[in-house]
Amino acid sequence: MATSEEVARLAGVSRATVSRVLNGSPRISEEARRRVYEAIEALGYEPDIVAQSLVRQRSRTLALGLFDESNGLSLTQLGLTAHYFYIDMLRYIEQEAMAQGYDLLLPSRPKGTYPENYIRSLRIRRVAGAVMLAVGVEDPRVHALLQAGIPTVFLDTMGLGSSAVYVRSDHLDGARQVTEHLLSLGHRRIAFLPGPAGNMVAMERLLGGQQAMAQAGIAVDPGLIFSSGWNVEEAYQAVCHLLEQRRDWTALVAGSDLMALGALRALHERGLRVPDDVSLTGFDDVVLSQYMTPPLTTVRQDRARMGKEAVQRLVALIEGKEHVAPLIVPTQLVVRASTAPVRPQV
Amino acid sequence: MATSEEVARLAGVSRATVSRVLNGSPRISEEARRRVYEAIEALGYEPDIVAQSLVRQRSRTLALGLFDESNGLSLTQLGLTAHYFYIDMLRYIEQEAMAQGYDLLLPSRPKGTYPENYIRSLRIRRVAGAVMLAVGVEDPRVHALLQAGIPTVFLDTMGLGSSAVYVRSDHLDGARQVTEHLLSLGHRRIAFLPGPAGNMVAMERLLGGQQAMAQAGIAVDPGLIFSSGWNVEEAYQAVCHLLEQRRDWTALVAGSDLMALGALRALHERGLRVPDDVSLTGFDDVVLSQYMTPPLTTVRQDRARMGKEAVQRLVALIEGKEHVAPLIVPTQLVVRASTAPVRPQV
DNA sequence: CTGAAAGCGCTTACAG
DNA sequence: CTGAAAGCGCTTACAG
Repeated sequence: MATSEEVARLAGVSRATVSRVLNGSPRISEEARRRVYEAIEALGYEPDIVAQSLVRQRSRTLALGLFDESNGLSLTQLGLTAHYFYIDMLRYIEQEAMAQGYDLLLPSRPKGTYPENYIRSLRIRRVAGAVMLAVGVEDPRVHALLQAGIPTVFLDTMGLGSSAVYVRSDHLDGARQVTEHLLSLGHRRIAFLPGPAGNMVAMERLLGGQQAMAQAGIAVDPGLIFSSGWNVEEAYQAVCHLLEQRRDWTALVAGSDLMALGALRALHERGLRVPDDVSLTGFDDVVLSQYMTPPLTTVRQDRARMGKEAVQRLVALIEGKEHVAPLIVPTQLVVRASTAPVRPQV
Repeated sequence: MATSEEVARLAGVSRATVSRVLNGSPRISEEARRRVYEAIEALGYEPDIVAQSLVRQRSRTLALGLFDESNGLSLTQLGLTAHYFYIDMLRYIEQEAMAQGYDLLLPSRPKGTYPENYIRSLRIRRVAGAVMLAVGVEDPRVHALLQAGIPTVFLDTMGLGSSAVYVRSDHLDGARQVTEHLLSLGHRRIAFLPGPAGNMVAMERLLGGQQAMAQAGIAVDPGLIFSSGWNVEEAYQAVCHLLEQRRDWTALVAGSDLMALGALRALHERGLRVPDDVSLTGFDDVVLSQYMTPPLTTVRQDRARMGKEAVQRLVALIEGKEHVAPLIVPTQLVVRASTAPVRPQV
């Protein structure tokens, strides 16, 4: 690997000049610029990123913090069905990071006491900022990041501070839309499986459903609200449980597409047909939802916009911009074949 | 952030001594060691990783190269159904990388001519090595990495050199197992949908099936071999196509679980029931396969072992070990409900 | 066993 | 406009 020293020598200038040319310094003679570029070309030179990071006191690297650390490593959780939605968002984060010239880093897990060491691990790597995806508000990193003043963008989590913003979907409105859709099909006795109890996102998705029901003058039956983890398995079991207790409902609003998949299996096992006997809806619009049998009616989250805007906001924070505003991204109902008009009472 | 300078001052020693203590140098007095550790503790010191990387001429970072660059960025492809299998393997790669104290890096995409710039981008970041997952042999990075002598481990791709090894599944044997299973159920007219034409892995999976058939004294009908991309959609279409032409087969061996999902949909649309009318098998054993309707008979790849051994081998290469051997990991048949004895001829 | 010094490859005031 | 020098925070021969 050539160094700036060699480039300077070949171009007949100093290392300072080479550096200035590369960093777009204003006062450089055309002659010098030309010679430097020729030398760079001839030597195939590219500045050492590590050396740059050291002297600039900051790398062009964004730390990726995915999911709750308490539940294990980042990528580890990517494989959990509970997180399928985020797999797809990562691509947009990567895309925009690349566009802005930032590397993405999964820092080796720090040992020892948690929040302090996490911050320190980012500091000693000189990361420019952090993208936190689907970490719970109670995750110790949230507070630590806000406190440390490390530029951070939170996805879904509502972290906010002088150096942090969030980007999230309008979960409530999405839930309202899908519930209104069911109401318009004549469903009145609707069961809800919004997600984990106490989880903010699950709560909003439930609330949206309740609002739609209220607007139609219908009260949600508390006995038809079940909570479970975000994954297939727990949703499956929750629906099995529900089915053992009651069958007097005609539609089920699941908190995610993968939960709907679990529900689908439970319904299927009991000989209930979707949408003939029960209408079923999901949330997220993961790729798979159109390959379920039947294809799933769901709510699309605009991952592309979320990922892109998240990185753009993070870069703004890194560059010291003020008043970087959080963003709520609209959601959209996607009607497929898992919902149908309620059957006339027999 | 405290520096080694401050630690040295507080401990009353030189920076050299601080460094030696931290790097486990043999000849250090107990007294010095103790004082240094006290100072480290008091200041919450941890060495600057960037500075270390610069002076050591190598970072503790592994570059992650996922999938074919020609088709876009890395994480971008993670969301493609064709790659669902790898999502799960990443976790084991991460796990072992962390265990060995390495960060994982997704380098910002280099612009310009391809193979040279890719190598350069790794060099200027001083990455210690590279994990290449599911890149095609024709991917320009493969040859460039081998040539450049950067420690590399290839997953699936059979890259091999003085500084590179590979780890892959025994695809052939897996395909043989699953085909033998179908044969033992009485199936004789078996259709194969192994994957993309010309793809090495797809070829092995087909070959395994053919071998099993041959051993049973049955020739594979060339008209029952169809190729398609690894994703749900293309598999779906290939099977639609197949169904339009012929229905004289009783089992379908798909090249992956997601392809089986596409097949399932095609079969379902034509009113064919699995496994009553057609037995169907997949490959990979992704999480979802047990949630398909019916749960899928498939071949399990040992991702845990693959990911772990891959990183261990890479670290061995980085540390200059010689004779690091490639690894073929055994595969295993997993029987679920999508296969059944062939129905007596009507 | 330990310190002073050099050096990793850059950038950036400071002069001129 | 441009160069010499200092410095980013470490590590590692070289002496002693």
